[in-house]
Amino acid sequence: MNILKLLEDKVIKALIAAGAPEDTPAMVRPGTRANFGDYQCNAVMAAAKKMGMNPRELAQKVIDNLDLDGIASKVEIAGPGFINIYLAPQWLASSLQSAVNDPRAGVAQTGNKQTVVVDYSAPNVAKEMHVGHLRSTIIGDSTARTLEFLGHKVIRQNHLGDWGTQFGMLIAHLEELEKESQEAMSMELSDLETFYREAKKHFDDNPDFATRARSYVVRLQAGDEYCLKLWKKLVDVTLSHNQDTYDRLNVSLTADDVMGESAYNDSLPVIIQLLDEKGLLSEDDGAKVVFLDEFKNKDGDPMGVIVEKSGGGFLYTTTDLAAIRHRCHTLNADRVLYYVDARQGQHFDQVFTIARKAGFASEHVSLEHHAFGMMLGKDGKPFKTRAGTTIKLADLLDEAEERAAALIASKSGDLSEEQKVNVIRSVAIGSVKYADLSKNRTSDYVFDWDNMLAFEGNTAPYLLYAYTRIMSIFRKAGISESDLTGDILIENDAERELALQLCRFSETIESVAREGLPHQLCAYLYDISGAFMKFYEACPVNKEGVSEARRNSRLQICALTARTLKLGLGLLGIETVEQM
RNA sequence: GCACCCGUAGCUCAGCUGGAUAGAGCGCUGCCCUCCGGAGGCAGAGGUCAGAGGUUCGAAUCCUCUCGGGUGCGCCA
Repeated sequence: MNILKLLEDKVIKALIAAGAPEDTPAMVRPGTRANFGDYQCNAVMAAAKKMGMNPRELAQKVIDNLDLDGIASKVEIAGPGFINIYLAPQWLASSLQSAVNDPRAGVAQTGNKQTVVVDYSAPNVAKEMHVGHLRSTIIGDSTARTLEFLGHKVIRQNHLGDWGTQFGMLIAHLEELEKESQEAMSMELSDLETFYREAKKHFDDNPDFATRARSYVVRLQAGDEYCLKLWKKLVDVTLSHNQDTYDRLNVSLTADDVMGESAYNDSLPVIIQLLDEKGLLSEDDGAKVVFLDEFKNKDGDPMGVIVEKSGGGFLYTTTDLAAIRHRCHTLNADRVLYYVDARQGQHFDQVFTIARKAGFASEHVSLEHHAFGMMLGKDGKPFKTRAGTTIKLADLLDEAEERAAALIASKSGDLSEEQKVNVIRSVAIGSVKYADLSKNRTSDYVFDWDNMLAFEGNTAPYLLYAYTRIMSIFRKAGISESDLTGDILIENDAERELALQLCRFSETIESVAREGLPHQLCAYLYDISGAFMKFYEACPVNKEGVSEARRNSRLQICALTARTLKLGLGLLGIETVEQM
């Protein structure tokens, strides 16, 4: 159950009954302080202002009309006109009970099922995935999982960078390697970074090679079989590298989700034609351009966006337009989410604007660029290694596993070899992902090995540890999670705080699905874990002298905590372990 | 030149779209295992929310300006 929504509905009814306009926002929030209630309503002050009323008088009228029978034990006016709501213990207990009995921990499926296209990861062919790809990949993946959990139809789209002028150079280089020997070729392809660098060097140093490379681009785009075969080889090798990384990262992308730039190649002329039919197209310096009044160029005139180069050839704006059309018309998307870094902000503004004007996306479709900031070094400058290169994702994960292995060797008790492998992976991958997921995606963030691979405090291992402690309680109790009985008793502050937090799972998930901000889920799971750690200190379960009824109640609270953590971590793409 | 993003504790970050006394983790100082697992808990020190104006019952949050950092601005993607 979404308590926040329930209270908002009740408050809105009361506000309207008290004479407030129908569009008054309910402004219900979790209480900011213990003595301000479990939830507080902040709507009255602003509403009273508009209505020309005394806020405390309006607050009283709202309370008079507020039907929280059985839900709240106390509703009070505070300060200038806050309404503080205290949930009734019995109601809280019964809400908790229904969540305990629900495999989904109280999160209902959506009543408004949408088709949501999530565009994320988008690595490039013939390039190794590096740390810069992490954010798009795991934030997009987490949002996709969250939307799916709520019952939406999610279509993942990996907009692979598999097309463009650089492919002439890459194909020509591959051709030479192939002529040299099979071994030389497979060796160089095992490290795509080297392959790309060598190709570029070749292109810059050798004019004959450069000429051939240029001719290959033309041939490739015209559908030449020989060039396509070499191109396909590069795509396949890259996809196989990437899939290893996705599997290792526990990212849900598969080969089926790949919808690269090349897939839109044939529809690009159609896009141009449609733009022309809509009267959006102009010629400028031989290029085909869409002028937009919404954007100004350097001279203050409407900005032109080139969709076809002079002499032919399309640009990534054209491809993105084709992608939008496909997503809206063929995939029937209600929402399209783009997990692409913030530097593309203006590009997407333009693409979305053109797509609306051209009718590629109807007004009912929500096009959302879920931008994220750049990865910076400790010096605050764009992140690079000392050698000026980026860090490969695979290397980061190797380092994470080494550190996790060392930690487990020093801290863990008797685990089987198989368990150790699982724990190392879970801790290492979880830490890396959590370090990134727990930050608000909208701002730039600083990459630092030690922060990213920390295992204490607000990190994945803290959440995993809380989970293993619960598992340990159940092992000790000799009871399975499915074998719980009795009423839930909420008897002290630690229990109450944990209970209240557990009831907020639903509102958190729905917010993440709406905003595409998984860091809210991280913060929530951290709160749950913290509340559980306090509960753990204050509320023994298996100890001598704990009554049967109390023990049964606490076991149920433990069970729901464990389930919430497992589900929540699952939505972040982090796997729990039974022991660590 | 124009446009967008950012500036919160020594460091890394939250702050739920304008709410009450700005919160965490790391680091620092002290405590707490005759144990449901110390990868933990409790307490403490640490803030002019870059700065200055403004809007109003109320501003870290909205507006203007200044300073500092990042990014993007027609034939790459």
